[in-house]
Amino acid sequence: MGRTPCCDKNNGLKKGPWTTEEDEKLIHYIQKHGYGNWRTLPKNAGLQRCGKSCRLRWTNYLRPDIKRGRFSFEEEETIIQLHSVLGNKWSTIASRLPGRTDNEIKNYWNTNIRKRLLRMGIDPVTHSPRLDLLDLSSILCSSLYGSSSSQINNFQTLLSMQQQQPLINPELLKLASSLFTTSSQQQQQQDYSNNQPCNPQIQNQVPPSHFVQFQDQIQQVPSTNSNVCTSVSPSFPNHSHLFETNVNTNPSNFTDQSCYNNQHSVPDIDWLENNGFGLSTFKEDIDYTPQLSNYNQYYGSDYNQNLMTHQTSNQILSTPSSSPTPMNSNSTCIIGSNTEDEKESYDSCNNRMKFEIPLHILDSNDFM
DNA sequence: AAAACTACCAACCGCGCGTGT
DNA sequence: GACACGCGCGGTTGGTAGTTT
Repeated sequence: MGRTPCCDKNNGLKKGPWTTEEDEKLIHYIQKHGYGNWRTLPKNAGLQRCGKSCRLRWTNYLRPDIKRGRFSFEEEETIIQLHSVLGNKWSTIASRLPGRTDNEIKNYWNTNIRKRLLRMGIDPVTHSPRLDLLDLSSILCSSLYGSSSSQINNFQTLLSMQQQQPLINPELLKLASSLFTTSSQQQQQQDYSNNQPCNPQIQNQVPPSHFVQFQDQIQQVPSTNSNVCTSVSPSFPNHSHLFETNVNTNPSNFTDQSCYNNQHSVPDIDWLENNGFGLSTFKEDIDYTPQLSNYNQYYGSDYNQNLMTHQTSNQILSTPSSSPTPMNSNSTCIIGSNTEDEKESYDSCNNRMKFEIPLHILDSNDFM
């Protein structure tokens, strides 16, 4: 037996855009009686609408606390960060943005942010670079099935060329370099992956607990290929190119699996907050500070200017350049020569990876 | 000026979950 | 446990406004 429809399609109920009169009726009724029991509400309010339509109209448009107008810089930033963790959990994202509805955020994502990411060559679902835009197939194969010396040499040549004259999106190159990890690291990662949800999208939504745990593992594994070390944080493999990750938290704090949302296998923000890991705390402990270079691509130079003005603001989530902390080596990448320099400080390591974004790879639309 | 195209967003639809019986 | 119901969520559609050709 199927579900009974919320509203009979043949009983003359009105559909389509709401009129001012209908809006007024709905507002007046809710102000007087409150909302609840949406099924009977339209009849009581004298509306020829189904309850579902009334609820939607109220929650998405008529509610007094609805915020109208363009999304602010902070709001957009929050949406991107939350989406990278939660995926299409629009209602959850909306709950973190006062005055914004899930529908509004969803629309904004689909019409603005998503397209911008696509233009940048970033998969808006996984937040990872779209490798189909770059011929890295051989690199990927070698990373997965073992690298031949010639392949390594070719890749090193590519890196060398890139340093002299940037040819491709440095973030894509960074990802490629990260895939050039040693087999032992691959094995470690494989072992780790076996404990992850099967859904690759869900894998991108693993809470930081796994990240911290794996950090501990990987620190113990010396790279046999000294030219290239991994920069991909295992638990956020597809986000590390967007957010430098400073981990200062106690790993044990995140090992409780109850931090997952049972329904969706994503981090449960309520759980995090109830256990002292609200997003604000999150920001303090784990700094998902997007790399400036990435946001250069997101928003152009104005964005960086914007970042500077937000450095001191007290926001729920991290602002891209708000972290004065040097980047942690665990999430950064060393690409350089075979010299003792490889052992130099994290800062030097970071500097090597901080390519200036060549203007020719930026879409002018990214500045819009 | 008009047609074609694009962007935006309100609204609809189907499904799944929680709850009560 | 099975079923009915109410509700909310996420994906999609369709209308409209703006822009380009």
